[in-house]
Order: sequence, then C-alpha cells, then structure tokens
Amino acid sequence: MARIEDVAARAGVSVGTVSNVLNRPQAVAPKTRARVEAAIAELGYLPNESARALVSGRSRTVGLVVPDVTNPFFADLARGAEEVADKHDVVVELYNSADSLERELRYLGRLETQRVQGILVTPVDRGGRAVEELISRGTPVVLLDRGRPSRSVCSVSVDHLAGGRLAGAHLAELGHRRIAFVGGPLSAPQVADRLDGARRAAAAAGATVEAVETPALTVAAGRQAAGALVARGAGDRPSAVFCANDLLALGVLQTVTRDGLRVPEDLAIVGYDDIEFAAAAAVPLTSVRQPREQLGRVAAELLFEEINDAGRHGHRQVAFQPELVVRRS
Amino acid sequence: MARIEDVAARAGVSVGTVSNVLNRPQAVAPKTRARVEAAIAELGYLPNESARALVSGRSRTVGLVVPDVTNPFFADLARGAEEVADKHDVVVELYNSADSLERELRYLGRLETQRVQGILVTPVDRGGRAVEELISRGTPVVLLDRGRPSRSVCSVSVDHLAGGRLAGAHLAELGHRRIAFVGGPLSAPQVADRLDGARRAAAAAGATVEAVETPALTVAAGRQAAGALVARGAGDRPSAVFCANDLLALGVLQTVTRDGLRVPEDLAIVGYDDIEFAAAAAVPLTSVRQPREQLGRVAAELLFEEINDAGRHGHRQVAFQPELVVRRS
DNA sequence: AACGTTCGATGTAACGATTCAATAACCCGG
DNA sequence: CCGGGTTATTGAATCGTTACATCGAACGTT
Repeated sequence: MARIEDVAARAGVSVGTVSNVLNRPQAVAPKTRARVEAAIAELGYLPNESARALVSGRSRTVGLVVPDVTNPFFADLARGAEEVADKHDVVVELYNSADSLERELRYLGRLETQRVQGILVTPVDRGGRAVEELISRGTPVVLLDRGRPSRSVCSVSVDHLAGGRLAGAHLAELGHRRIAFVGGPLSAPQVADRLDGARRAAAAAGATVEAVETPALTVAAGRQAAGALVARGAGDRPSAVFCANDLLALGVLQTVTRDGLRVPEDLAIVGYDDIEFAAAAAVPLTSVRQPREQLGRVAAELLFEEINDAGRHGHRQVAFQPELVVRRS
Repeated sequence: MARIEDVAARAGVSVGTVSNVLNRPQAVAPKTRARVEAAIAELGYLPNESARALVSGRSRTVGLVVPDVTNPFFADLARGAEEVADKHDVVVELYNSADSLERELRYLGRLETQRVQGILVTPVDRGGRAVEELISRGTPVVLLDRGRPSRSVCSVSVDHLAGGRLAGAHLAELGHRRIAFVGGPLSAPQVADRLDGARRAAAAAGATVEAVETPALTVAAGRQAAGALVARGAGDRPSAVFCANDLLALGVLQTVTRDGLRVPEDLAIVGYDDIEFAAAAAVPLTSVRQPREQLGRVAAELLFEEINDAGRHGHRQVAFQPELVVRRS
C-alpha cells in the first residue's frame, strides 16, 4: 500500500509538500498541487489515519455509546449527533452497550485508547465511576439522557418528571383511578423519574400508581409484564398503564389484545418516546414525545464546544420538556 | 497522559518489558509483571491505539456499514456480527449510510484510512466500484444481503427469489388474483428479486403482480404508497399487497386502516424480515422471516476466515432460505 | 542592478507503541 | 564453583504522518 513517500517520489516533491496538499492545499502552488494530486490518484494513495492520529494526538472521531441500537429512539438520537459531527468533519463511531455494564466499559475503554476527541454516552450504571475516570483523564464527555445535576460534566436530558406528570395527569383526567406503571429497572433515574412524575400528578387527582418493575425496556419485557397484569383478573386490575417507553407499551398492547382486552376501553395505555412505530401500532399509541434528534444534535454541539473551547468551558445541563401526543390508546 | 515510557520508568524496567506484559504476559517473570501492573494502575496508563495500529499495520477493528440502523433488521444483524468479533478480540464499528451513496463512500473511505482489519457492508449501490476498489487494495470485505454471484468476494445473503415466491404463493393460495408489490428502489437487487419471486409464484397460480415502486424501505414510504392505493377506489384496487420489508408493511397497514379498509378482509398484507414489531402490529403481520442474527454471525465468520487465512481463502457465497411466518394480515 | 519581501518547497524531529536481535540473569548438574 | 542452556530483559529500529524552522527563487521597487 502506497505511503506518502511514494507519492512524493512520484510527483518529484518532498513529503512535506504532499502533506501540505493534503492538509492546506491553498499553501501550495497550483502546478505542484496538480502534480501531487495526479500522483495520489495514480497510486491510489490513502493517508494512514493511525499515523495522523499519532502525531496530532487525537483522532478525527467521537464515540457514541447507547444502551440499545435497536430502540429507534437511540437511532434517531444518533442521527442528530452525526449531523453536527459532520459539520466538524468528524465521524461518529456508534457502539451498542446492550444495557451491559461490561460492554459499556469495554467500549469506553476502547474509545479512550483510540484517543477519540470526545464521547457521548448514555451510561447503563447511571454515570458511575467509569465516566468519572474518563473525565478526570481528560476526555470530554457529554451524558445523554442522564440529567444528573453534576457540575462536572455536560449533559442533555429530558425532564422525565414532567413527562411522567403529563402521562399521569392525562390518565387521571380520563377518569382512571388505578394506574399501573410498567418499567425498569427502577434504579435507572430516567425510569424512576417518570414513575415519580406520574405518581405526583395522579395523587393530585386522587388516583394511585402502582409500579410493575421490568428488567429492561424492551418489547419482550412489556409482554411479560402484561401477562402478569392480565392474569390478575378483571376486578383486581388497574384500568390504565403508563409504560416507561414505547417498546414496553407495544409489548403490553400486543399481549393484552391477544388476551381479549380492548384498548383503551378495558385498559388504557400511554407510552414514552413517541417512536415512529407508536403511531403505527395496533391501537395508535398515546405517548410522551421526546425531541429525539434534537437531543442528539444539542449533545454533540455541547461536546464540540468543550472540545474546541478547551479549558474555559462551563459545563451545562440542558433539559428539554417532553410533550404529550394523544392518540387512541 | 502517561506513556509507556513513564510506566517503564516507574516500574524500573524497560519499555520493551512493559510492552511484553501488555501483549504476552506469560513471557515476563511474575514478579516483574506485578511491578509493571502496579505502575500501570498507579499511572492510569492506557496504551495509545494509534501507535499500536501504526506499528502493527492494522487496527483491532472491523467496520460494519448498514443502510439503516433504525431498521431493527440491521440492528439484529449487527448483534450477530459483534458476537463473533468479540471472540476475535476485535470491536465492530457501526456506521449508518442512511441509504446515501455519499455517506457510504465517506465511511468506507474512513474505514480504509483507519486500516481496519475488514469490512462488512450492505452497499447502497449494489456493490459497485467503491467496493471493488476496496478489495483490490487489499481490505477484506464481506457483502451483506447482496448476493451477487461474484467470485471475487464473500457474501452472505438470503434467497430473496424464494422469499418472494413464498409470499406470492401464499397470497395466491388465499385466492388473491390481483396483488401489488410495494417496494423500491427496484434497482436494488434484493428488492427486485422479491418482486420477481412473487411474480413467478403468482403467475403459476394465475395471479398477477403489479409493482408500486417506492423511494425507500421505510414506514413513511409505505404510508405514501398506501395512500396512492387507497385513492384508487375499491374496484380498481388489488386485494393484497406484498411489501419488500416490514417497515413498509407497517406504513401501509397504518394508512389503509386509517382510511377505513379492513385487513386482511379488504386488503391482505405480507411483509418481509419479520422484525419484532411485525408481531406487535395493529394486525399481526404475516411476514417472510430472514435469519437476522445468523446472517451477521456467518458474515463475520467469513470475514475473519479471510483475515486470518490471508492468501489462500476461497471466497464463498452463503445463501440462507427465508421462511414464511403466517399471522393475521 | 541590488535589495527586501513574499511565497513555495524542503528536511527532519517528533508522536507512542511493537518487534526482535542481542545481552544479561538465572538455574542446575558435575 | 564453574559452565551450558534456558529464560528474562533490554535497546534501538521502525511504522507513516505532521509541524516547523529553514532555505531558495522570483518579483517589484528604487
């Protein structure tokens, strides 16, 4: 494979000049530039990114670690982040921690050894030690969807307390007095906040919210939780469920309708995220919408601000307000 | 940030020894190793992957470029690939070309400048010149879901002709005589094959298949195509549609039911891929299932075979058989 | 024609690891 | 206690770039 030296030889110039046409074309005379470009084309030369990164001390990359690429919410978020990374001529490497701490650590470690410019991450363990260490060693990090009030790191999140409130108030207003919350693990703050918000809004309207904890936020977990709910029998069952995300809601919807319940007559359902499938579901899903792509965009913007503004940069915690999208469930 | 030299100094050994404990721990005496490991921990040392890659000539990475991360089909495929990459102690970098040739080229180029060990790719332009050049310059490539009979490259695919046949035969058997195929662009061979297969099976049963081409395989495109279908009026409408993937089918389903058609009574629908949402749809979707994760696994295995077995490695084209999953649509 | 400027091109020292041949330390039997 | 054979460690060369100080040519002005 051709090296910069081969190109230089072929074009009859020095390697420095080749490097210049690659990195500051305006600094080299048009004729020489043309000659060098021809040599590059003839040789099929491609610069070695490792060597580049080695001398400049940083790669032209940022990392994005999400807990579930399968969840369209994160896919949309990734798109938003890519959009702004493009403007900075940086590529986004996407990694799927699949809700596994071990995988998350592996990927974060890998990203750090690659000396990426920065990392966007939704930590599975609520942003624990691993992230602290990353930051303390100097890698810029922006937390996604983990709105801890920490001053030591930028974060972008949605006010899930408000989101929960929206859902709780909506259901209470519809006359529901017994509401179930399906979601988990409750140790995840975004999940706990949604529950909390719903509880408060429901309490204010004289309704109660019972938590049904799930191991994950997936369709399968939703099916399982719904199974337990259905098994209880009509008398002993809440009349509405608020699901911590749309994937769960879809699972619940699927199972309860299969078991003969009507939605929303026998059981009302409210989801969260408002992914594209929510509107296309068996019963179009009422859901709490998060500004998905915007979340990704803003997170990336904060990251690049920190990367470029280096030392003097105040960490900011940006919180978005969710919005209730009422459909038929 | 600590370098290997700092670690060596702190542990009182040479850099070569530190490198050894990192790469072949069994070759260094237990006592020295312990000392070095302590120094590494104290300094929070992390090797610089760029430097590593530079001297070894290859990074510990493979690339995976898919046309749509949002499509759960590809997410599952990625999971399969990661699983086998893990075993080789290699990480999978995931990139979303979003069906854009320009983005695909950018990512492939980037991967090549990073000197990745190999690339798994579902090319948007049916594996044209870009991929040929990649291969000719020596990067191992495995094509995903692009089963061209080319002997010059490994590929993993599903027999979409058979898949189309499955769908066409199923609908014809149900008595449908006018079937629409919704999907596109038809220039994509996987899409064209599905249409072809459906046509043949339908023709054998005396039915006809009319193609409704869409610009992409998304929910939105499905909605749009369905709109056109609905607008035609009951008399002039096919009684069944076969969609090139489940995303389209979901879009079609959503629009036609919104417009008052019953599925499957007024319009039967068959999807393709059998993603998780298919079963959870308004009307549980009949779909042609592809072995998604297995596809990813086998592709990765072929790639590593080529990477490790270097010169002598016969390119193979693996084709899987799809399977019809009958549900209610 | 001489001189000061500018603009373009050059050469080389890093960057941070790995590799490998050479050397040193060690172990054990005689 | 010495020598022969291992086993451990060392040190320098190397990977492919970029950055930067330096050098040279060309040009316009007086």
